[in-house]
Amino acid sequence: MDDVLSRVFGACRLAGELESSLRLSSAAADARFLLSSCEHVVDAFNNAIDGVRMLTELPPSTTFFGMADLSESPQLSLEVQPSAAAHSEAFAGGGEAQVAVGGASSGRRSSRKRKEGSVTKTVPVLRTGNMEIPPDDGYTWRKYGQKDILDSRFPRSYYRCTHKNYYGCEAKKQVQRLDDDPCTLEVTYCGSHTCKTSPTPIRIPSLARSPIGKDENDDTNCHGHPQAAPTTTPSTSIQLGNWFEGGSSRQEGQTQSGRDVDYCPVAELADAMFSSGSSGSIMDAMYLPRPGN
DNA sequence: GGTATTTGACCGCT
DNA sequence: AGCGGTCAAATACC
Repeated sequence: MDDVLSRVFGACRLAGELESSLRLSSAAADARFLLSSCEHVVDAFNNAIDGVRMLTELPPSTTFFGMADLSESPQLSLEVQPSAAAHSEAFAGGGEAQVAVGGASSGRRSSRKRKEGSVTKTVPVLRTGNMEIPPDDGYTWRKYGQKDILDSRFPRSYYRCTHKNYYGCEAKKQVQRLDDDPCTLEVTYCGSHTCKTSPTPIRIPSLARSPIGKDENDDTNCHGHPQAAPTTTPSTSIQLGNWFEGGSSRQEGQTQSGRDVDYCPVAELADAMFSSGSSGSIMDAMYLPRPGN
C-alpha cells in the first residue's frame, strides 16, 4: 500500500515539478521537451494506477490513461498489455517513443521467443553532429550479443543489465534499427530490474567481479532515474536535465573511462549539467549498415 | 590488469 | 531445418 501511495505522490510531484520547470525556464518553448515531460508525468500516473489496480485486484490497465490522444501523434503511440513492471521500464528514459508490450509492435518480426510482459519501444536516434545517439533509458546495459536478423537490414543487439552478476538483475533489452526508418530504433525490454529494488546486492563471490569497492557500500542501483520508487527518487531537475539532452546522457555501459560506474547523486547532477554522455561507440557499430545491405 | 565489446558457436524453439 | 537468443573465448580499451 505504501508503495502505491508513493507512486501516486511521486506522480503528483513530477507534475508539480514539471509545472515549476516550465514556469521558470525556457523549456516551455521546446515542443520536444514538453512532449517527453508530459509522457513522464503520464507514465508516473499510470504506474500509480496499475499499483492501485493491483491492490484492488482489478485487471491491469491495457492502455495508459491519456495515451489514446497521444497515440494519434505521429511521434508517439502506445500499445500495452498487462505488465506493470515491464511497462515501467519502458518509460524509464522518457522521450518520444512508441511502446508495445508482449511483442507484435510492428508485426514485421515473429519474435517467437519474445516473452509475455516484454515491452517494445521505438525511439528516435538522436543526432549530435556526426554521431547518432540512442536515447537514454536510464539503466546501464552490457552488450552480450549481436545477431543478424532474417528480414532486417540491420543487426539486432542484445543487452543485459550491467548489474546482472551483482544484483542478479535479469533485465534485458534488444535494440534494433528499423528497416523502413533507419533513424528509429526498436528497443524491446524483457524482465524487470531487480537491481533497482534490491537494497542489498546479491553476493555471489564467484560472479561479483564488478568494482567491489564501489558497489560494496553503494546502496544506489543501476539506474539514475526514478521509476516509481520515490524512496530513491533523485531530484527531478536531474531528470529534466536528461530530457533536455533527449535522454542521451547515458546508455550502454554507463562508463567512465570505459568502466561501469554506479553514480552518486553528485555525479548524476554533473552528468545532467554537462551532458557528459559516453554513449555512441557501441551503437555506432550497430547503426552502420553493413556492406552489402 | 580489469572490464567491455565482438563474434562465432551452440542451444532450443517453432 | 532454420532462426533467434545466449554463451564464451578472443580482442579492444582504459
